[in-house]
Amino acid sequence: MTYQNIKGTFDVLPDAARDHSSPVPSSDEWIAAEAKIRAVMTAYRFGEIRTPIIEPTELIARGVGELTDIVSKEMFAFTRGDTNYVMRPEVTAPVVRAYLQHNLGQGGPQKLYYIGPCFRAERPQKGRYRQFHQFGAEVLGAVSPSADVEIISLMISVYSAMGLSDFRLRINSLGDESSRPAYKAALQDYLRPHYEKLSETSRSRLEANPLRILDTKDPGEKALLENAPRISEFLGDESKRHFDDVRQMLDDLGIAFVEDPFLVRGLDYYTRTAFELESDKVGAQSALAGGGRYDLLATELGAKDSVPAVGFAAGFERLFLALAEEQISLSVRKLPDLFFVARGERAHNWVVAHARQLRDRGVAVDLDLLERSVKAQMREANRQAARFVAVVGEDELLSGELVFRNMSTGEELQLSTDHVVEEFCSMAL
RNA sequence: GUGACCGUAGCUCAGUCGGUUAGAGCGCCAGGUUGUGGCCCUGGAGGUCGGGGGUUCAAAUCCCCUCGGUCACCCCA
Repeated sequence: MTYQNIKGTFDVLPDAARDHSSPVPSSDEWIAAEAKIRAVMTAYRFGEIRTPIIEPTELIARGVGELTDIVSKEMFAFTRGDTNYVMRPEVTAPVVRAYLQHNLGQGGPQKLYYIGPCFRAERPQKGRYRQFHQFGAEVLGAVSPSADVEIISLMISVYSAMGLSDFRLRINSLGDESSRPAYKAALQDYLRPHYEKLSETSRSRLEANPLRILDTKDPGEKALLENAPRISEFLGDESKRHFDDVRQMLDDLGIAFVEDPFLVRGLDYYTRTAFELESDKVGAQSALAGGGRYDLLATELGAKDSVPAVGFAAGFERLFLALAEEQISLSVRKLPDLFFVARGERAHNWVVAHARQLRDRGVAVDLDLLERSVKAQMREANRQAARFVAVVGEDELLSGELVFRNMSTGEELQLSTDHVVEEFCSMAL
């Protein structure tokens, strides 16, 4: 073993080369998944944005939040000269950066989607990698609850388009600047008397970021939180109406959801609507996708005017786990239309030239590159499940007739060497 | 970052109490068929037993370290 991929990363191989015992899907499956995602995004009229993999560390630190786990301990960051770079751990902050940088707000609300890798220095486990892959969408410049619903609807549509049904939408409202401070204080007041019962991490969060305590998995803390004040009781009129509207519209669309007053998200920038799509069949990482509204992020990043925005992010690795659980295969295996078997150098030259002509017309043609025996070439054609095989040797070049065998039926037919390209195209395409 | 379990051929795995030449199935290559796939038969290639150190007459096997993998915690996609 010379070198191998870095911990928490993986190679994506074509279906034919893939080790089928590996949990990593083939590139054919990735391509198929991405195509389905793009089709849904396009139908919802979202346009693709591609931002760099590396961003200024400051952008992520400010945008995602210094106190988050992502920024405090999971960034792949480095310095060159006097610039600090980070491998992006998520894409929302970069999208907002691009929106502000290019003044995209001038053109009205922007509907953007992205597909690409992200990086977090966590210990890998099922459904979690150090280089992982996200797709997501953002609506920027729209305050209306319709934008929240547009995003949630889009997200659900993607999973439905995949053929998935075993998931659950959880939603909550985290309030806004007017309601959150009061709720924070109330929660702190409630928890302080129970300080002794709190875990170490929860204790440190009590003052810095008490909302994060809400999503604890600790049974004792969960029980304690049962009687804690609920944020819904603290929502201002506007946030309350916003949340009501979102729920009403989801109902109208027939999108099922459950309210979860303990749903908070680990990133600092969320306000009002927060949601998560979860599956209970993908191991400990049950969150397939998540998102919410983040009306404060743009100003946090230095914008003069606030930019109301809402979005979701989803993990490819978890999507594939869910697909495997529901035994859904996306990949459409592309088989060769024709395998040319060549015998001898003159025949090989003929085959190379005619394979090229066919390929230029979109026919999938393969041929032997190892100067193997006819038998070995036939075996290769069979292995690849080629639809047709034609053997080309001196005899065929002299007679001007080629035999094309249908490999599944065994039927054979003759085509003239002078017109193979046209005739095969009309037959096979 | 913490914990548990696991590293033997390309893949899945066997290998007894430490014992002399490390095996099987699948896959791959070749031949049986001097130019015809799948099935069958025969043969072949392929291993620093993850790496390093130690104990021992002797280590895949025991001990230490290290690297890697898996799952979980934390947290998130």
